[in-house]
Amino acid sequence: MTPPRERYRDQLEILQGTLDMLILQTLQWGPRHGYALSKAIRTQSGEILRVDTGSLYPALHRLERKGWVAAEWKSSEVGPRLRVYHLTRAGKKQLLSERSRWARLTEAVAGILNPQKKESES
Amino acid sequence: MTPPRERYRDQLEILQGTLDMLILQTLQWGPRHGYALSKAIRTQSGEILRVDTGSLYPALHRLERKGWVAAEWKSSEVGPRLRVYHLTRAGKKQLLSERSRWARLTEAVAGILNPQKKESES
DNA sequence: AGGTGTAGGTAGATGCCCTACATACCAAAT
DNA sequence: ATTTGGTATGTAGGGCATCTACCTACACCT
Repeated sequence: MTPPRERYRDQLEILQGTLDMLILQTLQWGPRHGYALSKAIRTQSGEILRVDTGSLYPALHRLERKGWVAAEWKSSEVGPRLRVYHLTRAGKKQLLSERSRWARLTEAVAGILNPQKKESES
Repeated sequence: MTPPRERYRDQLEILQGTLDMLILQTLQWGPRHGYALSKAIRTQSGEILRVDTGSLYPALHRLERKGWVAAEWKSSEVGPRLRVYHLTRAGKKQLLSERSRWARLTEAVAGILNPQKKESES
């Protein structure tokens, strides 16, 4: 048994290229550590968007490398250590840019999905 | 000089995973050949979504392999030969499925981008 | 003869996201 | 007491869609 790698990518949970924006946006509400971030995204999206750890942590490292987030270790006296991320100034700018790209693209896709044939009737 | 592969993927034109849906949707208006398809998508999206041939033709072959579109060669007496694609029954079903996934995901993303904090006020 | 637009196509690279696995700590259940 | 389960961070390897860059071929115009 144990179907080997069945059903990969039939239905991706997250649209490729949007995870960074989701993380940046969530961090704008305030600093958070990775695990809390993933739960926030899951909750705020109504349990639709589920971020796997194998996507989350590489994404955070990526964002850190690009200077859009910064992080500090916080060794809480109870429980495992936390790495708390916060938006940088560049990150806020990037978030705006990605939001506008998202708006542009979803509008464009909507233009395909629900076309209106008339160019008159402003 | 000749900067080797500069600026790849700073801003993708098309969200990964949506091209198939765009093609299927466009084919629902009627059979088209590849090149016309790419122009239709470009036009209908207000010049936002630009489909490169290196994405388009592999996508069409992919869709054909999956049985969502079918095609015939049409050797027009004037100009180069055309490969005209049309939606299959399975393709129409697939289109509905991808549209619903798109709606679900964009709603979820909107939930992140524009959150409302109250759960009262049904 | 060369340029432009139409039309179809491939090769190679990039890199995001996924599955699967690993570690470590802690609390509660058996 | 040990096992389960939740929290928390992480890596390894793979799939695959899209992009850049290139190719052929035909027709028309200059």
